[in-house]
This record gives sequence, C-alpha cells and structure tokens, in this order.
Amino acid sequence: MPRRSLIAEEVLEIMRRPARHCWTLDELHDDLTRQGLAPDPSSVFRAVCGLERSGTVVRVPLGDGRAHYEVASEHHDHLVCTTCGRMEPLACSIVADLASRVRAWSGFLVSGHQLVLSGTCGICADDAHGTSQRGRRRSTAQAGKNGR
Amino acid sequence: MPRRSLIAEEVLEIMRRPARHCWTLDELHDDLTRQGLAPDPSSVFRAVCGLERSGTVVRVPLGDGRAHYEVASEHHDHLVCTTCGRMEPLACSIVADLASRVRAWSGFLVSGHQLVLSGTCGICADDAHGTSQRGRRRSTAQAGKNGR
DNA sequence: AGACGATACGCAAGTTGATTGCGCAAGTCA
DNA sequence: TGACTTGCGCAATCAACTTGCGTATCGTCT
Repeated sequence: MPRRSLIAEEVLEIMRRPARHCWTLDELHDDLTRQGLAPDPSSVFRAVCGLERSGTVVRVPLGDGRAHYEVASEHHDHLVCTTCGRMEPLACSIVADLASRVRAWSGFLVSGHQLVLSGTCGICADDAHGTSQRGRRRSTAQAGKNGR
Repeated sequence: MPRRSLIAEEVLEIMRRPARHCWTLDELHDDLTRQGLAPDPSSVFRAVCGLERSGTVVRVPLGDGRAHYEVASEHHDHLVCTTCGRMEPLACSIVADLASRVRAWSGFLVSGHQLVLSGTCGICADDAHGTSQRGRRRSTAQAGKNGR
C-alpha cells in the first residue's frame, strides 16, 4: 500500500471543492498555506504529479503559460471570464460533432481537443449592465491576472 | 520613421513562407541562423515582440508551454498532428456557431476562443494504414519535432 | 557633410514557473 | 525492532522568456 501523503490528500480535497474549477500549483500552494499547512512548493508539485500519474487529476493547458490542474472527469472544455478571472467547465458534447466535420473537411483524424472560450460570464455581464439584482456569488474572484 | 530592423524583416519573411504555419522563438532563431544571420535570441525575441506590438504577428497559445507565433490574419484554429508534429490552420467558421450555443446554454458571452485539435493528419493516417490512396491535398509535410 | 538623437542588437544577467537531487524523518512490512 | 520505502523540506537546476546596458548604426536635421 502506498504510504499516504498528507499534502496529496489536502490537494485533492481542495480541488474537489466546487468554489473553483481549475488550479495552478501556486493557487494550491496558497490554499494549503491558508489552511495552516505550509508545504514546500516542490511538495505540492510532487503531490500533484502523483495525482496526475494515478489519473486522479489532469493537467489542463489553458494557454497562459502556466500549468493548471483539475480533477479528472468527463472531458470538458473551459470558459474563462476575462473580467473576473473565473473559469467554468463547459460540457464538451457541445463540440462533439466537430471531429467528424473536421474529418470530412480535411482528412484530419481528431483524437482530442482543447477548447478555451474567453469572454464575460453571466455574472459579470449583469454587473456591467447594472441589472444585477441577483445574489451574485462571486468566489474569491481575483480579477485580472493578465499579462505575464 | 522607425528605423528598419533587419531581424524583424527576416523574421517576417520566414513566417510568411507557407512551409510551416506556426513558429516558436527557437525555430525562428534556428532558421535565421541557417540563413547566415546569427542573431542573438534576445534580438529575435525583440523583433517578434515588435511585430506583435504592431499587430503583424500574433502569439498562439498552443498549450505546450512555449510561445508560438504566426502572421496575423483571420482568426483560425489549429490542428496539431501528434504523429508528425505538423500544425495546420483550421478555418474558424467551423466553430463559429459555438458562441451562440454557449450563450444560450450558460449565459456566457463568448468574445474569443482558442481551439487546438490534436490527432492524426491525413498523411500520417495514410502512412499508418499503408492504404495510401492519397488524393488528399496537403502541403509540404516535414516530420518530427515532438518532445519538449 | 557632419552632428545629433533614436533605435537595433549583442551580451550578460534576471525572472518565473517547473523540476530534480539529496538527506532526514516518518511510516510500513517482516 | 530493524530494514526498507516513501513523503517532504531545502536548495539547486533547467528552460523559456525577459530586461538592462553599452555600443554600433541609422535617419534626420542643420
């Protein structure tokens, strides 16, 4: 039996929380630190690596030059709100027929895809219009985080 | 008048060649070196930065942790062959109706997207099957270039 | 033509995020 | 309990990108 790793367990529990959908190593490390554990970044990295190796979490290339991780589940795509920075999963069935269309179109055999949609999430759109009479949940939404 | 930059001009000319569709800084630097110029990598970086700032080229986040650049044109998406490493542009109209579907589906206002399809290109699929009744249109496939 | 200011570019160093080596401590198994 | 394995902190390394600085060169102005 593999020896249990405290950090890996905590990481997994953090990642299973619905508050957020996708984590960078940094964010995980911050969360762990906030919880009282103050692990070394390398330990977080190793924990996530282990989880990835075991197939529990997957790495999501979001195109911002950092590694993002999420718990493994049905393949899905991602919506990134450019206003609040939140990320939402997007049922991938919505692009399911793409493969066959592409194949017919160019002979390319699609075996996987990575789609990231950016724009404004419902909440932020409401805010912008001032219509916002709604219980705006907005997690720790750290805004921005653009530019490298 | 801005002073002309030899490197930027060469970079642009390389990127306009049809042989390839998407370049990393390294690849550009290699090509330039092969041409006899042997610029400093930082100069290539600055040249590309300038071109990007002027809107002549755009950075394409391909999710492999490196910066890829291509000449700016109509927005399009990308097909990456996992066998030969080639990258092809994919007319983006093929995912054009996605935005409205997503909006209806989740209230998310899509303003942009980045889609990378991976799989096997027609050539590699033919090769694998030996069936090679290739009539498939295709440009100059240069192989290799996987791995990090 | 010569002076001058701005820019390109090479060199070297710095930054950032990811990854690895090493050694100690703690857990597991026999 | 002793040997072996594994988790984890610390520090170092790596890769890709980015920046600072000094010099060479260009374009313009007089």
